[in-house]
Amino acid sequence: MITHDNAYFEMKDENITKASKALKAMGHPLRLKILCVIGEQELPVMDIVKQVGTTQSNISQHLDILREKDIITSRRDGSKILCRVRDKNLLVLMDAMQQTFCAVD
Amino acid sequence: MITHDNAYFEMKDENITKASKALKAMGHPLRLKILCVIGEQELPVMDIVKQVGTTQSNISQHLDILREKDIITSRRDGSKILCRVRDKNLLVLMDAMQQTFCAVD
DNA sequence: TTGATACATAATAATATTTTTATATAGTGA
DNA sequence: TCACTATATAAAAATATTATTATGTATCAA
Repeated sequence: MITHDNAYFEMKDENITKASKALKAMGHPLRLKILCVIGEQELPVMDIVKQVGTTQSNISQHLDILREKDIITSRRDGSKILCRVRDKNLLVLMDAMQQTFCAVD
Repeated sequence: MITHDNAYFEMKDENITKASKALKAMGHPLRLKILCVIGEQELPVMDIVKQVGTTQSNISQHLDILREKDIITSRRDGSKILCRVRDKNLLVLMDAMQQTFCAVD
């Protein structure tokens, strides 16, 4: 449940650090698009490449960044690497972003 | 109401751009801390400087960035400039972040 | 074992961000 | 006006990020 009754947001510096790293990782148009494309699925890298639309190398490097920051995980399945968003909470966050930035108003 | 029944997140490129800019703006530890410190309040720059803890110049430049990206607004009140978070939705987003990154589990 | 597909890595050049230091401007009260 | 407080701006150095190009490695199927 999301509640908020303080005037300010209490966050320990440690959490500020964690959160800002995650936001930074999501704060790049290609990486955000990657996350949107993956959503709740588990997708091979090449599918991501095709849907996002840049070079395979570029996607691979951005996936690395998302992995380093613990935003996504991946596992090998045969010749493919399947990627998915690590944390259900991040999907919630993305929902909130959709509400915020894709407002229908 | 937040709902999510697609496997992926549909976001127009235009919204991806907007959202990633906002995330990028929030994705710096000092700027995120600034936002947490402000919260729902309206705070003079010097209060922010004191609570965040870096130079006045540095804060001023980060505030500029937050203003440029439409994350905060500010108005003059006598000799002070009062800052606040522009959009209620952003506070919701910050709540979601708090849930995500400050999990009590 | 060869060739094809899927993905990763390295190096580098271009560009952007961040912090610092110094200085400028605006308001306020004496 | 003067000194003081609050805030902004400029310039430069340090550092980080990004895209590109080329190449490397793993898997698979024939």
